[in-house]
Amino acid sequence: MAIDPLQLRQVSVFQNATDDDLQSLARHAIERSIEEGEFFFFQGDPAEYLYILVSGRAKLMQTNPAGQQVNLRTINEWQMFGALGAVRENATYPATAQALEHSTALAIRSDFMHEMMQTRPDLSFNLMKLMTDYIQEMQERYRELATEKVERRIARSLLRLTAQMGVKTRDGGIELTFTRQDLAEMSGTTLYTVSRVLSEWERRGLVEAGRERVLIRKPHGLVQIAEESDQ
Amino acid sequence: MAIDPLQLRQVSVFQNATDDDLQSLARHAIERSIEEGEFFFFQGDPAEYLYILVSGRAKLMQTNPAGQQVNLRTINEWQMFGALGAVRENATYPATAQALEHSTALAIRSDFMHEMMQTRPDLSFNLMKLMTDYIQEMQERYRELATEKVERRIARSLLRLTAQMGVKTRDGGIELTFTRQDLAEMSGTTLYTVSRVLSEWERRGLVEAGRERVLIRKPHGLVQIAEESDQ
DNA sequence: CGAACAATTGATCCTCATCAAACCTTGTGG
DNA sequence: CCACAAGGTTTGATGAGGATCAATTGTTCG
Repeated sequence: MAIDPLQLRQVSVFQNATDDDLQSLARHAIERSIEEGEFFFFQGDPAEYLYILVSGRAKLMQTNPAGQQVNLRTINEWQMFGALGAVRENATYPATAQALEHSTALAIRSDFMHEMMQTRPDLSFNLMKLMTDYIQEMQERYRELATEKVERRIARSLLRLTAQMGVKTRDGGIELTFTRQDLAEMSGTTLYTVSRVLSEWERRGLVEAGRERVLIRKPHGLVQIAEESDQ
Repeated sequence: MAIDPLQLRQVSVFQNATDDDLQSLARHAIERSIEEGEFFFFQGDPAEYLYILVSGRAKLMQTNPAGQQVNLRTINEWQMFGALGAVRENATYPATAQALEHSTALAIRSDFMHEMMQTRPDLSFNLMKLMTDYIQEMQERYRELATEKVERRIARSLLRLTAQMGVKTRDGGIELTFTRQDLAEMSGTTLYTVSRVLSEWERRGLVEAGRERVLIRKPHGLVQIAEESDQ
């Protein structure tokens, strides 16, 4: 049932933690299992816990007053999310975390983590590395959204997903699992446009598209679209 | 010429540093003065130094292969920038820092800061707070860019600028200094569209527009535009 | 005064969002 | 095992929102 504490070393923030620390963390963790479509937390909730996804898949998203959504990132196994509460007092989550499939996560009290970091500089540095990575990704995506055309943005989203969660099939393709709507929210467009673009790519033999599924046949072709000069 | 070390306490990251630490930092800092339009560093340069702006004003921006730019943030006095080198080894700056007017900054070696943080958890926490703030702002702006119309984005950019660097005039207006191009790069649009929107707002009495200058007459009107439901 | 640069404004065009309708795919229950 | 419901996907038609281009008009400064 409970998790082997040493498994926690797979979490990048804990990669160089002591066994003792891992065990202490595990003792303080609460296991939460939720179904597809349910939520770990909502934008605006007090950030009392940080989470580590143990199994399943989730997404972080933001909603505007009108209810439109954007996907900020997808969360895979052994990734940490909702960690900003460990940094600032009385913080609220700036985004909503929703399970994409049946998922279970460990919840650790933010103040516990906060205390632990006080005396373990490595922990802080690892968390900062995570943050700087994320900042860089967001800056890039922001620039893309501001300056690049849709087709290219979709190509980039697919490539990012490939790196994060692509599964190689035995015939050399790369399989990804998500809906057109998901991909649209990642690329800042609509599901209609995503559908059209994927159809066009399928015609060109770059990908195969199915229900909640895209199989990438020629990654290089996507790279070309993502990179090619604006002509 | 050189700066009083205790002035460094105005930098949020150093707010609870000891006097000794501030003096040590000041001793290791190099002062760099540059003219309007020149650069502290370029995207892709090795991130060997972090900077603290002592006087003037600068902007952080990203450029895509085609040369189009987006403004990530503007930097005011006593703000730190280019700090990610203190977190990760062999990092390169993910953005370019350009002076908007004659500016001087203190440059501190990234590895010196890195070492200092090892034994001063407060420093790390303060830096992490800065990072989480910035992450939240970028997430918001990303969502805006993805879901909101131009006029509203421009309104929000103006409001953000107001908070960051607005100067109250004696007759109750708020004065901001930048070109249409700057504002366009902040809002993810073109200088033409910015010009049109400002003209329209001027007609409605919300702002007065001049060369490299906008005077906000009715901040509340801008808030309304920024907030009003999508109808 | 003239050059350089910032801003305005009109005309045009193109990319995408939006709306509507039909089509697939998957899972469920009779 | 089939029928049907639900949700995902496709595709066409249409139009709006801005980008782009071009020409002109300020403004500032040497």
